Amino acid sequence: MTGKTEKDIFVRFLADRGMRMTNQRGLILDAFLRTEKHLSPEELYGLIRRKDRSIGQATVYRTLKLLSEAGLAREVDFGDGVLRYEHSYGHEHHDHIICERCHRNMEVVDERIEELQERLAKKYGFRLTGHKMYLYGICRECRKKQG
Amino acid sequence: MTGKTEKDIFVRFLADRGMRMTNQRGLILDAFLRTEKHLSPEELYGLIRRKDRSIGQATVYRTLKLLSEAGLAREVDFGDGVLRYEHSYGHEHHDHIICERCHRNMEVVDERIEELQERLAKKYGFRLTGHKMYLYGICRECRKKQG
DNA sequence: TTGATCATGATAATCGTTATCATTTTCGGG
DNA sequence: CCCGAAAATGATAACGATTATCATGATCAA
Repeated sequence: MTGKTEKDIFVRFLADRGMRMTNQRGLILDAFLRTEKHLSPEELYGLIRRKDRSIGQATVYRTLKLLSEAGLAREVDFGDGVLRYEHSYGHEHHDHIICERCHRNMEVVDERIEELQERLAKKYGFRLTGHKMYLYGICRECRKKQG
Repeated sequence: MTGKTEKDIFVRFLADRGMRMTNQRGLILDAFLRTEKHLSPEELYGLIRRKDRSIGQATVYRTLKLLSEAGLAREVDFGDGVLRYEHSYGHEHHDHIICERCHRNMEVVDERIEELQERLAKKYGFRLTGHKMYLYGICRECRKKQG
């Protein structure tokens, strides 16, 4: 048990910026960590609300942004106009494949693609800093159901 | 001069759905085609407004959606909360690389990546129907300027 | 020309997100 | 332990992009 917990990291991150760990931030972090899912601020707000009626949704938005800056969460944009967050600490980079019918989504990685992206960027004179890749398709289950 | 023009295609598309070609739709299509750029509805609205003060922005939004369904335009989502449209007819599929500093963007393709995406989807049981890939980086010019 | 249908423009409404701001909480000295 | 400065909170207003509504105007086929 010598590894830093997410909470440690967050506290440290906050302190470095002259900010404080609070009850609300703790609650939000816990709820976020407890849920292995891509969460929108709205969804997370709903979850936390069940435990603490008094929490404000602005605080959820604010804290998720902070978690993201602290490297504990990562913003995911499925392109439906809703921002989602996923765990980042201890979770490797990955992309997503999304079913257009049932919206099931999976995390995928392909080292060769990552490598080719790097080269592609270089070819156009860019130093690559990141990328977003979303694959859209129909999953096996939905294909079975019909068509 | 036997090839179908974009206008022909649009008229046909509209007719097939019991819709009509109108003055406004024509203006919007023309302005869209004249501009070789990723255009937001707002930008296109601005351009057209210079020629015809009376056009409504709702019409621009509506028409761009239609052009997109007709296969003449393609929606591009750079992830900044603004929808953009690019030419689709006679323009091959491509992805984008975007400079994080100056927002310059280029169209890129890599056949090997496309191929690997296909395989990756299959591996997870998906039939691939499409994808979005955005590479983010710093372009040569911006790197020269500083850092 | 004449309805019937479709399209338009103005505007209100929506939705996710962010800003504002008065109030409350936190925390390090005294 | 208490105080006051600084930071955080929650309620709510504001925002920007987009969509819905709806009365009015244009279009088309007979």
